[in-house]
Amino acid sequence: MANIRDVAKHAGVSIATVSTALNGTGPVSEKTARRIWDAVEAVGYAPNGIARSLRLGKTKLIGLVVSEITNPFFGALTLAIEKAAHAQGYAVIVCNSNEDDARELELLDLLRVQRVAGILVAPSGQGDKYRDSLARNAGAPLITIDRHVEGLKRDFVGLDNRAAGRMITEYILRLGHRRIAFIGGRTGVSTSDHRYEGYCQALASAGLQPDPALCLRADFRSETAYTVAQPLLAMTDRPTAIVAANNVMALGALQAIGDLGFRCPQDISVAGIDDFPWSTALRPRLTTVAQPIEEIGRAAVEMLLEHISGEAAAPEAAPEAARSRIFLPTLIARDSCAALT
Amino acid sequence: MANIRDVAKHAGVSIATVSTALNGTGPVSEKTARRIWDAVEAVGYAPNGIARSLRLGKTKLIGLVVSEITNPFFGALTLAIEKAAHAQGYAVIVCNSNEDDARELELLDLLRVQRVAGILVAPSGQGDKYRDSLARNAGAPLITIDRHVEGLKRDFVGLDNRAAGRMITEYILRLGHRRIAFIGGRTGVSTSDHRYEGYCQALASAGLQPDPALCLRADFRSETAYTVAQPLLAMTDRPTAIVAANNVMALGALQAIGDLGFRCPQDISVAGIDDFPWSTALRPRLTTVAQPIEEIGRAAVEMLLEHISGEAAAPEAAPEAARSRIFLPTLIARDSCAALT
DNA sequence: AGAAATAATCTAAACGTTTAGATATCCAGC
DNA sequence: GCTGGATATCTAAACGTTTAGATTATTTCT
Repeated sequence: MANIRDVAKHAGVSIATVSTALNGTGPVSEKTARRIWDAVEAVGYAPNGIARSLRLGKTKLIGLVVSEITNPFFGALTLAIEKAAHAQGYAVIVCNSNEDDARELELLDLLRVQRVAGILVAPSGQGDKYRDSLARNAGAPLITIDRHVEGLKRDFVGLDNRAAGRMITEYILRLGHRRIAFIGGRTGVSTSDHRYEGYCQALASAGLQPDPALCLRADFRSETAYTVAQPLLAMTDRPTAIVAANNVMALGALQAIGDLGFRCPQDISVAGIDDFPWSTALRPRLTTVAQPIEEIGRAAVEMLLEHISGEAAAPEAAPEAARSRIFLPTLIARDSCAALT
Repeated sequence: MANIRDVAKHAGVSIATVSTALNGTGPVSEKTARRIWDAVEAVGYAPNGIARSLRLGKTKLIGLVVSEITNPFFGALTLAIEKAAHAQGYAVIVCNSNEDDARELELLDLLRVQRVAGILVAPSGQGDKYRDSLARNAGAPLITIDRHVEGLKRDFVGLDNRAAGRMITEYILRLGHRRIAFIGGRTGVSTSDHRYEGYCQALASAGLQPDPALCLRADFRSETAYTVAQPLLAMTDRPTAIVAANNVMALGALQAIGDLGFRCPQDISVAGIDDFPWSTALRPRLTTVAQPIEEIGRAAVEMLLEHISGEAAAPEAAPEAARSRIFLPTLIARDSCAALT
């Protein structure tokens, strides 16, 4: 593949001149410039980003680690991030940790070797050891998205998950429900924990206690939610509504309801958190609280680029300066929750 | 960030020795090796992939261009590809062309600048000009996935889409339907065109002609399918079944059916192509033909790596040697298609 | 003990850029 | 015809690796 030397030779100038001409980083006479561009065309030159990165000491790559890219939420988030990054001339290396913290740390190593300019990660681990590994990851600025890890001094962009849990639960309470089940994700993951807290807060405001028998845990996946929902539905005093801590778990619950011969929302109401892109196509149309995914993605990239360009203080320098950008969810009432008559 | 020189200094050896020790590419005495590894630990060294790539003249990056990453099919495909690539030590740069061919060519340029080792692309353009731009993309081996572009001498991995269209249509015919509508994607895109051909073949085998009034075009998106399905359902001699050329368009059709007060499958049957990860959670459970996505992703990476390692002939050298790996779909009969009584 | 063979380590160049600083070219003003 | 100041171009070093080939240390054999 042609390099800058070939262009220089073809145009009869030095490589320095080619570089300045192509990057517009200094004065080049009209006619040499033209000769150079012609030469570029003639030899089929495309600059070598690798060499440039080495010389400049920085790449135009952003690493993104999500826990489950087939989840529509992460799909949409990936899209938003990719879009925002490209607008700034950055490409995105997408990695899937599959909810596995060891795998995630491996991926971070990989990104470190690639010398990405910055890293966006939806963390899937927990515990002190894990937090330290995350914090130790030097080299590139790293900010967490979607899931907040307690005590980690890094910037964070995500949703107010307590508000999300509260909003959806309050809505269901307003419909007259009192026995409301909760299907959470993995304990220790902020999205799940905070949504659960919100659920409890809403119950408390209504003078209710969460019933442990109605508070279940799955692992964010549809199949698991399906499995845990079945005994729930087999109870004699089964709940009249189910809140699922994410979108695909709501689908799992919905499936269990159908398979056990119940109807939603007539027999039991279901609500999820995180909207689906095509949620209006489902029957019943799922009632959820939606995240402003596009904005979250944009904000994450924006924040990361501030660190990359050095505008923001490095968190290891000023640990207390770690910032958060928390977005508010919006309730979307559709058909899957009915008023209790 | 620490470099190989720091390690060498710390261990009291030359950088050449560090390199050979770390890569195991030559003999290093037991005790220097230990000193070197200790030094790596001490200075916190991670090799600079950029410098290595420059020296070696090749990267460990694969570029992936999909047309719509939020489509669950592409989400799952991305996952499979990412998995297979990581297993071989490659990272994946994911790009979203948004069904826009100009954007796609830009992205290919970007990947070219990054000097990716190879490129997988689900092409979204058509026409001679487009095909030539794709073919001209030199530098890295490129193979097309999912969508085949006619006349392009590149390897291809994807589904037998004619078989898919045929299978699903034959199934519906077997259920007794005769007025079967087809909602396609963009004309000129092989997945849509071939599925349509399969639909026609199945009709022909049953002695039927495709009715132009029942053959509609959308653009692979749910909303558009919803829009075009509405007039279809308003017809007095409306079809008794709808085949959608992909999964999300099937959902769009389903939504239109619901919104117009019909029931699926009692009033009208619907079938899609491409399965959903959580399709069993939908009501009615969608009847589809499914692709072996995992295998397709694996095969694509495998094929690409053969080109990268030089085992496979470069298509520009032996244009006639362009290979195809075509997978067969499997019919999954669920609840969204009912027998016509 | 000395030569020969082997094992371990080193020096230096190369990959393709960018850029600081040197040099050459041009023109205006005297 | 010079000087001085732009303006345009060039030379050479640097980024952090890998690796061919040279050199040195160690062992083995006679």
